[in-house]
Amino acid sequence: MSTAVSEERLNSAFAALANPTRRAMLAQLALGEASVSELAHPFAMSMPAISRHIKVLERAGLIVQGQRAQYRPCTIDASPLHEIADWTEQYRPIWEERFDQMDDYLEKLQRGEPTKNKKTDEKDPKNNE
Amino acid sequence: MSTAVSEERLNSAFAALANPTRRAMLAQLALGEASVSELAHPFAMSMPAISRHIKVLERAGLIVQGQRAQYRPCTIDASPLHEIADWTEQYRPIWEERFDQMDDYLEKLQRGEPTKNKKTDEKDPKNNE
DNA sequence: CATGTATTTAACATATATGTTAAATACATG
DNA sequence: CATGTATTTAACATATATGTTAAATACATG
Repeated sequence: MSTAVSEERLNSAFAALANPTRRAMLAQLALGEASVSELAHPFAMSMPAISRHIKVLERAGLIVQGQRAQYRPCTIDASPLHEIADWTEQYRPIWEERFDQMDDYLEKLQRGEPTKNKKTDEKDPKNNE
Repeated sequence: MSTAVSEERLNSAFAALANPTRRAMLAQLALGEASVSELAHPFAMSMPAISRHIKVLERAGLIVQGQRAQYRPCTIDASPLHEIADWTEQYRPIWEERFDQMDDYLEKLQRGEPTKNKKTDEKDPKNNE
C-alpha cells in the first residue's frame, strides 16, 4: 500500500496543472461540485474549449465527471495532487538547504533511479547569480 | 516577503516537470552539480535534445547553468518546487478528506480567485466510481 | 414530439513541444 | 594555431496543445 506513482500519472498530472485555466477550474471544484457551464463561466472561452480542458483534467485523474439530466457535474479528485505533493516533498531538503537531512532523500531518489552518485560535496547551489 | 507565486511561474514549472526526462535530470542534479554530458548520459537522445530540456528547466527557474571551460555545469534551484509544494498543499484537506479543515483552505483560494461560493455542502466527492 | 438547454464531436487553424542531423561556437592544449 | 571536447544553434519533421465555429447528441418539458 505504498506509492505506486507511475511516471505516466505524474506526466499527465503535471501537464494538466501547467495550464492556468485548468488550475482555476480545480480551485472552483475545491469549493464543491460544478457543472461544465458553471466551470466555464469565469472564462472568455468557447464551450468546446472548456469541455476539452475538463477532459484533460479527467484523464489526469484530477476530476470525475458524473451525469445528471443534461448536466455532467464535475467533482475534484485530489489524489494526483497528493502524488505530486509527495514527489515534490523529496526536494524539500534542497529548498530548505538542509543538506544534513538529505540522506533519506537520496535513498528515495536512488530507489527510483540508480544514479552514479557524483560530487555531492558542493555546498552553494547558486554561485553564479 | 510572502509568496509572490505568479501564475506564469507555476505554468512554466508544471510544464517543465511534466516531462519524465526532465524530472530524471532534476533527480540527478539533486545529487549535485552535473555537466550537460553527464545529464545526457542516462538517455538515448541526441545532445541538442538534451540541451533543450536543460533550457526548459532553466527557463522554469529549476536549474542554473554555469560556465567552466567548455562545460556548462548545471545546479538545481528548488524554489519553483517549493512554490509547487505550497500550491499543492492547499488541496491537502481534500485528499485527506478533512472537510473540517477546509476553512483556511477556502480563504486561501478566495484570495487568488473571487469565486461565487457554491454548494460546498456535498460530502462524498467520488460517488460514481 | 417540437423545442430549449447542456454538452460533446468534427473539422479546422495555429502555436508549442520534442526529436533529428549538420553546422557553428567556445574553450583547452599539444 | 590545428585539433579535440563540450555545447548550442539552424533547419527541419512530427505530434500535441489550445483555440475557433458549426453540427451533433442527450435529456427535460410543455
